Amino acid sequence: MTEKAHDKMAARTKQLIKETLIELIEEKSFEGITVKDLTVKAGLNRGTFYLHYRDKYDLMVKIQEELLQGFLQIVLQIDPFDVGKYLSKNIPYPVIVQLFTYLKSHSRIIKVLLGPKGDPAFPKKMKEIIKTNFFENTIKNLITFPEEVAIVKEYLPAIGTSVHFGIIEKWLDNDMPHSPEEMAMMYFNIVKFIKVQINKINKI
Amino acid sequence: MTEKAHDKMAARTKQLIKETLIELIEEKSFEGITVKDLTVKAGLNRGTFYLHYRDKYDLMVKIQEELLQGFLQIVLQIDPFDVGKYLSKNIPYPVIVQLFTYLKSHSRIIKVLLGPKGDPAFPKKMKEIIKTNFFENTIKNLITFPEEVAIVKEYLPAIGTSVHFGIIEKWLDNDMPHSPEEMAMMYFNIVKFIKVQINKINKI
DNA sequence: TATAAAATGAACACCGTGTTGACTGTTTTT
DNA sequence: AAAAACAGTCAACACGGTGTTCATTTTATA
Repeated sequence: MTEKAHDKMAARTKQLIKETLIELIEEKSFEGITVKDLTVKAGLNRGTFYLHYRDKYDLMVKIQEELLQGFLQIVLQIDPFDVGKYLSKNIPYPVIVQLFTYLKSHSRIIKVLLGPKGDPAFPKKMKEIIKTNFFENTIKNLITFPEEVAIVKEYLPAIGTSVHFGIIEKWLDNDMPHSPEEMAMMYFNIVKFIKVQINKINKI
Repeated sequence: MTEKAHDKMAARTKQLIKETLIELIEEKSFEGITVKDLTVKAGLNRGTFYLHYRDKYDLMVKIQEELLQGFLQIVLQIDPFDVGKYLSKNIPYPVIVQLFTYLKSHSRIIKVLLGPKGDPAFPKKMKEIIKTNFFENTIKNLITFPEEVAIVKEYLPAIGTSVHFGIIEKWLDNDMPHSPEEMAMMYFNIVKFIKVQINKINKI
């Protein structure tokens, strides 16, 4: 298979381009980066870039897709039943640990994308995944608000998602001072705390 | 005063430039907009733009500063004492109503700035104002978490800010189906709900 | 109507873009 | 060992937006 050798060569170049972009984006904003900058830093010919990507936006899209795909794959493993099981056992749910581990291992690029010089579409995409695949399978079923705060119900997914996202964002911002296990436990503690309160309320 | 007349002329042009940017940014991403686009659409000479702004980023900064200044001015009026007072009276706190009214009246540009084609630095700035001037004066004093969830405490400001921000974001996203008064009441209901639960917890 | 500042219009050099075509390098197949 | 196949290189190209300039025209008041 002749192709394979060349594929690997191309794959290495692509990887180099991706990594160089990440390095550059830590220095200046994505918009301030030119294809010229990138190829000079990578030690590649500018033409080589166009062999693999249409433009810098195409490259950015590919990087994000890879990242979000990995994120989604983990989140999809969340099982509402298991959540309850581990919750009662008081040990961190492995999938959530895996989630924080994944975020940590890709923290450089994620921090940049979520940061002030990042891509505003990226947090939106992350939130969307969190909303439809994370929030729905964890906290959502545990919360029932009293009727008198009816409007709140409508805003619950948005609030829930925002909280999930806020925790992740803060953790990354602070350069992940806690381990994925600790984060998973903290997350559970929050869920539990809310659950306990809801139960107390409902009993009265 | 001869100057004043010209100042007004310049002010009108500046306003025109700002409004045209907002219109354009609703069509395509900020980065995709050129000064040429903007001035053509505004019916101005390209040179005129440079008479008032250094480049399009300078224009963007000025627009955001104006917006955040107005937001901050309202948030600064929040008085923790009044919050408690209105909370017990069960009527919406006027400052919070004013806040939602302000957001509504500038919703077009705010939505764009918070959107996927917006400026990632903008939500960060809004959250910062919310955290140091909104959260600190409202919910914060009402929440005391039990010791066993110590780490949670560290994340409380981030979570609180997320809740505030999430509500605002969702409301704007949905094109503000509820009035500022309703939103203020909903906000209070959430605060109350949390407070009630915290009190119950602490009594046990 | 005189005047002072704002807005215009045209020209300018500059720089990054994306594309092209001829080339060089590397790896595997025959 | 030669050649096939494709990655990467290099230089050149037209294109388009940038930011600046300067002379000229328009605008709004005193």
